[in-house]
Amino acid sequence: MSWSKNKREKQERSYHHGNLRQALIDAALELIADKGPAGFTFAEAARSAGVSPAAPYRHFKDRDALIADVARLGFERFEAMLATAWNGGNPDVLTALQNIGQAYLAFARTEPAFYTAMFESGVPTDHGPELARASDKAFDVLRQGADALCATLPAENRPPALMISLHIWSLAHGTASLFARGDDARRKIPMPAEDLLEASVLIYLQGLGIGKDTIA
Amino acid sequence: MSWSKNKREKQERSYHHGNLRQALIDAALELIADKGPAGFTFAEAARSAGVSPAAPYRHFKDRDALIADVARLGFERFEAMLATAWNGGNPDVLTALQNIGQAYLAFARTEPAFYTAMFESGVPTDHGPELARASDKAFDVLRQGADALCATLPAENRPPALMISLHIWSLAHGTASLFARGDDARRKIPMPAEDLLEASVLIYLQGLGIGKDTIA
DNA sequence: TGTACATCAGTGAACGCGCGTTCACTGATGTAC
DNA sequence: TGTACATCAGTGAACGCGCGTTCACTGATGTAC
Repeated sequence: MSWSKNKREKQERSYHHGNLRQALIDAALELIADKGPAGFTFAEAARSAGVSPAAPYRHFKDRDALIADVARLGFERFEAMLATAWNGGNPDVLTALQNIGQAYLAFARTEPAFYTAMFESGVPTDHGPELARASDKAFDVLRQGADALCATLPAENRPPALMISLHIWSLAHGTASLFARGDDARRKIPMPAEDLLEASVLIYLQGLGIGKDTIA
Repeated sequence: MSWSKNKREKQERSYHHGNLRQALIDAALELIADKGPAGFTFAEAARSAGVSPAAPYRHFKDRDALIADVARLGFERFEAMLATAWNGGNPDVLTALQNIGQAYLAFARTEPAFYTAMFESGVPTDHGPELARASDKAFDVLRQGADALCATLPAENRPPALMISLHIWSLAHGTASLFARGDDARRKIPMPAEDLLEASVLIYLQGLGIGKDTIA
């Protein structure tokens, strides 16, 4: 979270912090990245932001509310990355779909703290309506990709688009969680996770009857 | 962990507990299941086992050592389940491979605490040589399945068996982590995770050029 | 078979620590007139 | 433009609590002879 330090340097603390909410979120991300979700404490986040331990209560109901907010922001960021990768299905559906997969891995790699907060913090997805909505919106991008893909398939005998989207989600999520995450839990394998996912998606699509050559 | 309570009831505590090590592990699993890995404390595990807070130190160096041991036991159990499912590749390779996938889901579903300790506790896989070995052995079952599968493929143009095993691992792990886990983090979808995985593996295998009909 | 002794697996009291949370408070900021 | 006042976003001291860990100890068990 590079901007957090800048913020902190730029503004030599007066009585009012000015952007404490954001500073606490940045602190939480750093702590989660360092020690996992268990290692994050409200008190240390306050300390790291340079305020008294009571100050965070002006912005978050409690510890869980902060983590849930981090998760929500993570999903929003995630959605933006996936949407950019999808790029409206350009240059073509298959490439765009592969790009979504790569974006999934890139997110897990570059934002391990967000990723952990979103998927492994113990905060259930339905913690609040905002969190649930943010999560849903992110996966709508995948769903959109599956819809577009489905449209290129012959109507008879094609699986439902929902199922295809969940398949790709599972594949990307499994690959990211096991082999691409940017923290200590990443398992070492003798090939880039990116190549692994690309190949598996390719094989999966082939199984659906789609080859690179099918669509020009 | 049904046997833990039986144990506790059967033996009315004397000065020596008799099976404290196991009791602590059971307690850890219950606490993890209830509140996630963060919610587990050494002290509460001791309390739950009915011993003084100093007693656990006779069996585990510290808190992390206990969690690591839980993870190790989890992998051993996991391996046993996968191996049983694989069943030496019987009745046929494709069915046996699907069975491995279903066993993966069944484990995530019935043993969420083990699953969490193994994959999301923050204890790195290389915490100790025993943990690493247990983890490797579990995934050797998958690797074995991929090898057998690969042997049925025409030699030209087939992907390496290692890659195939990692693909299936990713697919099963993603499906399990997102949709089949037995705790609050499970996402609700309008179909059984088991069906979802079976279909995706089927499509993937089709992409490799294997149909149910290919092998009699 | 009985006894002496070593070892093992517990006790329980104590410690320092950092946590989450509360409280009455106060400095800074924004707004109405 | 200046002033009075309401509101906001912090302070800092205090609290009770449970944690991990240590220590000298002791009851129970196993073993040698």
